[in-house]
Amino acid sequence: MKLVYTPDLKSCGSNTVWVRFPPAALSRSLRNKSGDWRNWLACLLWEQEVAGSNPVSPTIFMKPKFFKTITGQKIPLPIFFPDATRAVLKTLDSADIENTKTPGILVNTFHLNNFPGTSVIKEHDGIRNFMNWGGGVISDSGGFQVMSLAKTFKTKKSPVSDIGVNFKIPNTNKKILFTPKTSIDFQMVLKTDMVVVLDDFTDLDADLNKQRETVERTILWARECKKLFDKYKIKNKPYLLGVVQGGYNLELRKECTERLVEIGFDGLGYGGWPQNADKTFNYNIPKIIGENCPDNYLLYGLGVGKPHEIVKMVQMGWNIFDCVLPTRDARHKRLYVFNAKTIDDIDLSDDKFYSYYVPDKEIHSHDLSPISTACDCLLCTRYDRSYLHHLFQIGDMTAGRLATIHNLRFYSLLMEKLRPIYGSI
RNA sequence: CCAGCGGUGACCGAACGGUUAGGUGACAGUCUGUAAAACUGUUUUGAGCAGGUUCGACUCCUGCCCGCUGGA
Repeated sequence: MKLVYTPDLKSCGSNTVWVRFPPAALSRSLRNKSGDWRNWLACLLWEQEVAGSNPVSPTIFMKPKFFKTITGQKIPLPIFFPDATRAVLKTLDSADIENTKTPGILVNTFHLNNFPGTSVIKEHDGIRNFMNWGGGVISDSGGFQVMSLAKTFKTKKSPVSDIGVNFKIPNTNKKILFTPKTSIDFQMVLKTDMVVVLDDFTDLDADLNKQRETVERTILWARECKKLFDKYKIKNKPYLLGVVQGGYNLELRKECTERLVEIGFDGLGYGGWPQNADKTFNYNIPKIIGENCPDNYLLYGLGVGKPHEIVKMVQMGWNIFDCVLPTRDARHKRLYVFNAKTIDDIDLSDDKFYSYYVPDKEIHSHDLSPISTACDCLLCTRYDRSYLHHLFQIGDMTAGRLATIHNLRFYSLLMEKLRPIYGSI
């Protein structure tokens, strides 16, 4: 028996078992059987074949799930949207993004509310026209900035209260009060496909009282955001995402999940820091969130993650991701490459399916081979290692652009490989 | 040929009569809802050559070599 990972159904021969990922609920129940549910399913099908029963039972065949944009597009899940925080994917323009087969992007409410502000976006009737971007768009609420900006610039008094957050915008004297209403209203101006509620969080290892405080505030704001969101009576409404907080504490995470579900959203996000203090990824939290929310919910790992982390979370039923890693790493001279020789040979069940490539090492200065043969991006199809080495050495911006294009194609390929869902024919 | 200026680690480049900056490069790391094309380590005790003065010279003096500039 052969398992084929392909998004193209037509390419599957009649003797091939091809497999689709089940929706979250099925994924969860399969996973509970034993370790990797993919292996479990493979074993099941194999046993059926050996026993002489029809191994091509269509029972596990599931309809693919889609992320629907307000413009009517249907993007198959799971998806990874890179971060265009300030309405630009650093070093790229919208045409470049499109060419990497990236289906959508994430923009940031807080940063765009500061610059350029409401009026210009309104004149464009939303962020899509402003950027001339045709794909999907999710707007982050600004909750992360509560943590990374307000809390890292330590002030005597906490900038966060139940009303909202007092920000002093970095490098300016401008001060603003950022509230759930500011966030929702501006996200509606942005006209994105998914609106994220404003949340509050702290370090994962903060004490329980502190964690509980941020959870309470997160729920308070979520309820407020939901109420404000419901007031908008428009035709193509975006998704509304609640964000689960609670640090390491699984009970708190569970409680937060349940109380958010009670309020009612289209999906839930894994908020806070996805890693433990020792930098290892914390899978227990997405597990408990997934187990405690309805099956039809979209599950969004905010700021997740490294390629292997995404693979694991997809297996757990999570289907939306965003992260700065591919774009930032590209500028910082870290490229992601599949270990396979060709795109067809990419095997995500292998734990070490990718590695890093550091382009500015001297060893590459005379290497005439492409960065990766398992990639069809602009960089890999048109230039070789010595040229990229040269571009990074002289510090030319083109190096950042080509590297970013490559890393984005790596992530879009990764998601393509994850997309086929378990089933059988 | 004469005069002036100069010669500092793989490269660039300061200061200083006593414990020699810094940068680049090289090597090894970090980055997870982006104040980051950033940051953190590690890396050669190195002064054109030969002498001299001095307790002590990369620093002051002499000669030679080399380079640049100007003059014959």
